[in-house]
Amino acid sequence: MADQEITNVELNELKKVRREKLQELREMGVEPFGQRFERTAMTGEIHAQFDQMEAKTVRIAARIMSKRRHGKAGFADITDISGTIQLYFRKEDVGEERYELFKKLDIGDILGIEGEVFRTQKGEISIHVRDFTYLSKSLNPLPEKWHGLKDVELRYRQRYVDLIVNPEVKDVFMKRSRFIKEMRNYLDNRGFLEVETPMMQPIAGGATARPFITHHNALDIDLYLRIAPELYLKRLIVGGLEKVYEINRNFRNEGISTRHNPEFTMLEIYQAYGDYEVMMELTEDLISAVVEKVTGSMQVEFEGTTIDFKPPWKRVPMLEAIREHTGLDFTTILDDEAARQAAQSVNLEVKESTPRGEIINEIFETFVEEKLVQPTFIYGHPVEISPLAKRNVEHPEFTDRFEVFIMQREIANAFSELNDPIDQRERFVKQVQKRAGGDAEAHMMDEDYLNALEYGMPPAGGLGIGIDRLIMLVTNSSSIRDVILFPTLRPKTE
RNA sequence: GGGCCAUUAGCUCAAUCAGGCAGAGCAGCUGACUCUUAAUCAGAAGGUUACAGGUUCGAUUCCUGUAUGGCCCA
Repeated sequence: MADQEITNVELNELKKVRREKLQELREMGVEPFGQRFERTAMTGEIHAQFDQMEAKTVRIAARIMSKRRHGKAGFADITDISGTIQLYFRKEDVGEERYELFKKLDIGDILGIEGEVFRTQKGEISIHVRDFTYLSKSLNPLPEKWHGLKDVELRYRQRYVDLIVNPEVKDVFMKRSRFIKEMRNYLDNRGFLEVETPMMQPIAGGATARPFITHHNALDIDLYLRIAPELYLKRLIVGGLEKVYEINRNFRNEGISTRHNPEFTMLEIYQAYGDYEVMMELTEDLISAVVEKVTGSMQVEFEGTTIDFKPPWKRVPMLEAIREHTGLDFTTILDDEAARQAAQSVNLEVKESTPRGEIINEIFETFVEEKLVQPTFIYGHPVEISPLAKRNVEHPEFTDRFEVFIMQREIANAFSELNDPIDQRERFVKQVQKRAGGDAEAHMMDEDYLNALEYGMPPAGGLGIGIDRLIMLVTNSSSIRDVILFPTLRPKTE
């Protein structure tokens, strides 16, 4: 098999040399792919607790990242998940045979090490190696030690290499993990129940987006990958679970950009007997608390701007934000025709059939979003673009809904949940008409969801937070691909 | 979907403007060196210039198409 592979695969010089070394190791009776190795220390621990560990014998396991040879002695830097430490090899100490093995070591090889902790004459905390064993021979050469791997395509396609050679990448994903863990902690501590609802849904509801379609063979039905868990989570509110959340993937069949990946992670939260104002307080408290816990501060640097997450956040009605940034006052622009003229006055093209509520939204997206830098609640969205939100009591053409914007990005979306099944049916009907008119993103009719509402859903506040975008902010990442381990790419065809 | 840009050694980059032998650093190889740390020194090697065409005496360079990626726009 191995021989066949070597003849079949075109190997460059570097790979050939490594395979030859592998062969030589076996001829020397050394197994290049070792067994489990019991560690007694981590590299980070040795640095942190040097005073207690000096002169003690430790066993560590790690990957060689660089190597410096000096005749009958030499150094190597090795990295485990906790950090990097220098190894010191001396022919006198490890013996002729082991020293020959040391000379053969390649950058990328994974070793089990036994030796004493000490400090070199130049002051570097190191391990004086007494013995070592091969845990894995590396057959592919790693990218350059100084510049790392820069080619973004390779970094995303071969994230494993990116993680090996670019330490800051590891930091981003460790921070991401801590962030999500702290969100769970926060919610669990407040009595929310984490649940899992279908990823494969017969009706893709809960958001305005195109779904992916897949097929179940045994049932012989098409299923959609979910675009949101919303309608299932609210069925659980009907069922009396009262406070639920789900943190998981959504799938939307749309373009890819620095802010969009086809699969992305959302946190959705529902609280019975609450409303959107309760959700506002939850949003700013949850996000600011978790940001502080993970970064140590409520102020975060992002692309040269300091974002201040400290509550309370600004709360601005959507119409007021529009008036501030465009001069248009929609409290006096009351019908579709007047709204179209208002759009024209700011050089925004809208279709003849576009209703006032959608025009308000388009004006907001075009002229206001880009102005919102610090965390800001924008509330009071038109009912036309909010088919699952409860109407405002005084202004029924608007809803009790808000979105959070930070650094021109939509980070969260929430509302008082519509629990009137008759109004909900009418909203669905309007959406279905839009679908029939060619809008592939409009909502589908969901009879079972209406059936659930007809049993009675308590008033509730619901909230969705885009986790990837939030992680971008706290890790100062300019592309969503930098916070997703394996972002969607077109497969490379040979 | 549209516009702009990129693709050169395993990696990071030159050479492209104005067509004329494709270079360097790191990594690797050979040798020297027992406290180096981007180790140092000496030597030899490493290329389908993304792919397919075209123009030309001659193409990494100019033109067309394709692929992948990036940025911006929708």
